[in-house]
Parts: sequence; C-alpha cells; structure tokens
Amino acid sequence: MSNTTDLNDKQIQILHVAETLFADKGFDGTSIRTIAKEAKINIAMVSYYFGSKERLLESLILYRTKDLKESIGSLVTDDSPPLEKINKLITIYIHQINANKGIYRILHFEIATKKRDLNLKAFTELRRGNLKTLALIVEEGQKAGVFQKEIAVDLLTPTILGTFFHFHMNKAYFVDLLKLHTDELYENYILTNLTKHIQQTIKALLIYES
Amino acid sequence: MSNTTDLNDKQIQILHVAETLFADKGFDGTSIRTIAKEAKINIAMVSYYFGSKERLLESLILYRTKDLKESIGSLVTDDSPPLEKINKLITIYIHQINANKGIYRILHFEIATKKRDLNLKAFTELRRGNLKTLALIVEEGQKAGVFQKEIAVDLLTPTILGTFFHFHMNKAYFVDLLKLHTDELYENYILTNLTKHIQQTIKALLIYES
DNA sequence: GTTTAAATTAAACAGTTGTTTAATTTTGCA
DNA sequence: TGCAAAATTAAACAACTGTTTAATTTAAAC
Repeated sequence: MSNTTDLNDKQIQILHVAETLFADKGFDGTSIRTIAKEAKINIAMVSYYFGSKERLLESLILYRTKDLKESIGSLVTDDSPPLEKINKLITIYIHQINANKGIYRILHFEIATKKRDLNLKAFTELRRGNLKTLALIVEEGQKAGVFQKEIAVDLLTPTILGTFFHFHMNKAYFVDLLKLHTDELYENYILTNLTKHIQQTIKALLIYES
Repeated sequence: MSNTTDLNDKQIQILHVAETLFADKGFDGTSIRTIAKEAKINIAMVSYYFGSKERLLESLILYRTKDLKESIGSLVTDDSPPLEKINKLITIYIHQINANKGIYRILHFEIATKKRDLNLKAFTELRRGNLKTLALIVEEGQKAGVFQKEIAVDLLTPTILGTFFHFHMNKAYFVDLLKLHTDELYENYILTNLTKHIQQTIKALLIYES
C-alpha cells in the first residue's frame, strides 16, 4: 500500500515480470505459472490480486499508459521554431518508446489481434492528444510559411512511429544487415542514425513542394 | 497431388484456413482443433500432413513466400525514370502486402516473437533481394542527378513498409479517426491516400537537399 | 475382384491451461 | 497478547492443449 496508485509493491513487481514475458513470448504464449515462477510468487496470487490473466494485462496497460501521458504535450508551450519542435517531438517519441519497449511491443500486438477486445481508452486518448499537439505544430509552421500547404497530418505519425517500429520489430534482420552485433551498437544506431533518418524524412516531407 | 508443389489440395485448404486464423488470433491463440473444425477435417490430419502445428506454420510461410518472389525484381529491367520506378515499387509493395494481409500479419508477429525460432531463410532472402533492387534504383537516380547524394538506402524500406504496417496494424484507430467505416472506404484509402503519402514521403526524402 | 497403400476416423494420451478452494501463515491494530 | 483482516500456500478443478494410437474407410494398381 506504499504506492501512490491502487497498486501495492507486490502487484507492481508482478506487472514488471508479466511485461517482460508478454513482450518476449506474447500474451497467449505466456502462462500464469511462468509469471508466478519468475516473480517468485504463488500462482494463485495473480487471480487474487488482478482477478484474471486478462485483467492483469489491462492493469499493466493502464499502469504503463499513465507514465506516458505528459512528455509530448509539453511542446505546445515550447517556443522554438516549428521545425525544431518537430525534431524534438520525434526525439521524444523515440526515446519514450525506446525506454518503454516492453509495453509498446505488447500494445502493438494486442491492438492488432482480434482475440481480445481490451479497454484501450486511455491509450487512444493519449494518441489523440499527441496528434492534436502535432497538428498544432504543423499549422504553426504553415502559417509561418516554413511548411508547405498540403500535408496529411494524420499520416505523419504512421511514418514516424511506423519507421521506428518496423526497424525495431525486425531487429534480427537489421542487426545482421547493418552489423549491429552488440546491444550498445544497436541502441546507438537507433538514437543517432535512425532518429536522424526519421527527422530528415519528416522535414523533407513538410518542406518539399511537389 | 494435382498441385505443382509437394502440397496436395487438402493441405492447401488447411493452410488457407490456418492462415486466416493465425492472422486473426495469433499462432498461440489458435488451436489445432479450431483449425480442424473450420477446415472440416479431423484433428489428426494436421499431424498426418504436416507433422506438427509448428511445421504447419513453416509450411504456410514457405507456401506463401514462393508467391511473393517475383514482382519487385521486374523493376530492374523497367526503363522508366528512377522516380517513376520508385513509385512503381511502392505501389507494388502495397498491393502485394494488401493482397496478402494474412501471411504478412503472421510474419510480422512471428519475426518479432522470441518464442519460436522459425526457419525464415526464404523470407530473408526475399527481403535482401528487394533491398538490392531498391539500391540499384537509388544509385541510378543519383547518377542521373535526380536524387541527392546522401541517402540511407537501408532505412527506406522501414519507412515504406513501416508506414503501411503501422496504419494497417492500427486499423481500428484509423478507421475511427478518418471515418472509414466500411471495408471499401478503408481499402480505397490505402490504395489512394496512403499510397500517395508514402510516395510523396520517399520522393521528398530522395530529392530534398538538407 | 483382390491387394496394397493412402486417407480418415474416434478415442485416448499425457501435459498444460486459467481459476478456485479451503487451510494456513503473516500482518496490522486494539 | 489477542483478534480480525490480509496474504500466502498446496491442492484440486475442469477444460483445453498438441500429438499418437489403432481401427476403419477410401482409392489406386494390378
């Protein structure tokens, strides 16, 4: 009960173990027994604390989504030029997802599966909020005459996040292709080369007139 | 035995049912009994024909990958200008993936999971081949002075495919956001708006000088 | 029409799944 | 210290998992 939310320390410990396992093996690929063993608790504790395996997943998503809420919104009050704001936004995105690989991987797959229809309202709201921030920045850049007129704002996020996710989901392939054989090399590539590529892509798209 | 490969008609029928189910519910989320019921065969037939559930998946991947081999490579002999080639390549990509949603969804998931290490050699080779074709086109465009010099060819595919996949994996979100409430509207959006967006993005990236 | 191989079946296998039970231990509080 | 609530446990639960068996039906070859 020493936690700020309605989750106690033991619950959070379970969530962290579940997060890693769900991310690695998938929700259906992970059993409660495996979670229990890894977390060094009795199998009954999951039902005791969360009610069911599915509710455990929902708790996990809710618990993590809370952390992700703030960061992007702060750009509204930032007073750097539009293009710099966009670059900052991309950097924030990548850092955020990169630091929360587990839950994003889980969300990525859970959103796509038709098996469960989870309550992802909190996450959807987060996305809507981020999109609104992005739209504001683009509009600002257009008014300043820096960005071109016809921009499909709704499709900028798919390009930013899609590029990153595709790279990250195909880790094995790109590690081999780009010879990033240590975790450090891989991480570094993401935070420099890949980030720059995405920034350059979005910049070109915003500025270039067809 | 009326088929060209080593698969008979019944096997192919099973593969098609499995493809849909794996794509919808995931590999771990689909049981052999569900496949059998849907395909109207006895549960023992899966083991009889494929050996195991995992080998069924491998057969499915192999079976589908064969179909995907040709299309992109044909661009090498195409004699339109580089930019047009790029646009064609993007259109082919999207049409191909869009027409093979099921297997691509499965591959997308299976490539990312650490649970199984499948033999994806055929698929990796396909990707390497496509990358080589893309690199040739870019080089050609650079020599012709149409494309700028510094281009991270390895990261073009993540942007092309990533944008598409991100859109497609988050179907529910974008259907709601863009009001694409019928399958026709959704399909149409992909083949027009989304395709154009990706083409414009890559074009801007290739031509725009920072 | 008989023989041989292939296809199909229902049943059983042993192991795993998520969840619940009821008993026990630990904890916080008066 | 004694008591009630919370936490933890081992065991059992029924349902489901992938796979194998051995018997039966169907098909093809001679």
